[in-house]
Amino acid sequence: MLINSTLSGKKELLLPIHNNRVNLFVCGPTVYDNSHIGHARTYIVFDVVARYLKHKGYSVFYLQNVTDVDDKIIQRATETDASPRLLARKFEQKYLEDMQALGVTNVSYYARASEHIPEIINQIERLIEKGYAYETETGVYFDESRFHDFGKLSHQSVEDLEKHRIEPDPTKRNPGDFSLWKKRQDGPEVTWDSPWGKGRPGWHIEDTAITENYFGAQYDIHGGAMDLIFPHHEAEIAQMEATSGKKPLVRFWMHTGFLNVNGEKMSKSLGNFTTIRDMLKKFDADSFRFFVLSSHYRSPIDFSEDALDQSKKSLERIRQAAKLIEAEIEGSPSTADVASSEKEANDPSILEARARFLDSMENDFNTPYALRAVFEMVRDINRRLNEKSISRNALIDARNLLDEFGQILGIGFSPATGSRAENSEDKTGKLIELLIDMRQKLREKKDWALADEIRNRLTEQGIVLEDAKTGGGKYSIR
RNA sequence: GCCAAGGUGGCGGAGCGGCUACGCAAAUGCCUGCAGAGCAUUACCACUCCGGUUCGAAUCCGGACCUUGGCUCCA
Repeated sequence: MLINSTLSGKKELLLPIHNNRVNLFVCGPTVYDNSHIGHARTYIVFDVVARYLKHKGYSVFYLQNVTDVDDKIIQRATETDASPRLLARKFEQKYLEDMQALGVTNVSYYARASEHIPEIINQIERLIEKGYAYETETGVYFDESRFHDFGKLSHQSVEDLEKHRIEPDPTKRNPGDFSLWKKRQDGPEVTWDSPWGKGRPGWHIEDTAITENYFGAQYDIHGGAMDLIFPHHEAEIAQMEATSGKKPLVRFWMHTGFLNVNGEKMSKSLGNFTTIRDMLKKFDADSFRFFVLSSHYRSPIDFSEDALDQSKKSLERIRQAAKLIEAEIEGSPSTADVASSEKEANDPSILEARARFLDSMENDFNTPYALRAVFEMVRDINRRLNEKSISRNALIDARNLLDEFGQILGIGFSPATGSRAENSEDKTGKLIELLIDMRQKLREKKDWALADEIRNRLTEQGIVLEDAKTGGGKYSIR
């Protein structure tokens, strides 16, 4: 399959370093606050990347770091008079809950920075030995002038990078040198002993220490959002390629586009963010996943409630078709053709839908194009259901295919809500069903006046009835 | 200033040399006691601008313009 590489700017063929194994690393959160839906976009995208690679038969190890030692955590802890460690744990827990709620379930291992301090120190020592890093009164820095590939990922020259907005630490040799170890003591929980005295790691070093520990000096895919290209990922390349002498650090750098609001990047510093929790109060996770996957992962997307509403409706279309398919399968009792349903799918239209979907995913995870295949299949099935020109076998194949698609995208396409059986757990549900049954008897007697009155008065109570042809029907509580 | 990503129908959003997606919204029809929901069909021939290459360009090559982002906090 083809994956776009930020390094080359081109799509390249995925050939894993270790046979069938794909090592995937994605930059995780800095746990000092609730995550917002911009983060959610990135993590949903890489969840689908992992799902698809697994579906292809690769053994995927998906590693994610958790930055639990950081200036912002310390700052927030100081402001709120909290312990930095407990603050980090609290937001890490909330992050994991958010991911669970979004169906982001394919991370194999979360690695905390604070639990990899020995690996970090070890890597810094090797960088100093090789002459790529030096110590000053304030810390240990990477000497950018020694690493000639610096800037290759962000396509900038070292001279371009001389410009800076933040006043550099005066002890550094070059303004572009970045911190590996900070000689700071901000409290016992965020201070460790090192050959350079007490302190804590710089921002970039944890990722390469962690990936080297689990993957070695080189691995297959590194993901993150575009804002990490510089300086973060550039620094990772410098650190690891300098340490190991092996290039490239990763085969594929994959970067997701931003989630914008009114054309502006959503970010904590701008204050225009919606947390995942708040979003999920208004929309279900599947609608949000659908919204995210409706655009290509590298394109910017503009978040709005209208856009989410539209995604919800689009998803409903697929689910509605799944309902019709299911009802038709249930409704047509097993006949002679059931025996042959064991066979592989052979309906040409369904085979084509599957091929198109998978081809789209093969081409740099083109989920919008893959969704097109889903819609085209849905329309075709609907039409044939109307014409009663589809076999039970084909319907079963279609159902299975929708399940397969749903599995890859992490979206439930199968009908799940609002059925009478599910709502009949409680007494209210039973009472409503009783009314529906009574009303159905009235309808059979063609007592439309009374039947309509029952429906209207239930609607007033927020209970919306949807009659079905055969009677019964469904209801939903608003 | 340098680097990057974009600019496509009413809206969202693919395509990236010919077959001009897909979805939402719209119109018509079907279904229905009615309503809702649903389904089908149809219409919409759109690609920021200016040059060029080509039999043919949204797509390739020049050159503008605009938007957003990065340039040591960021998914």
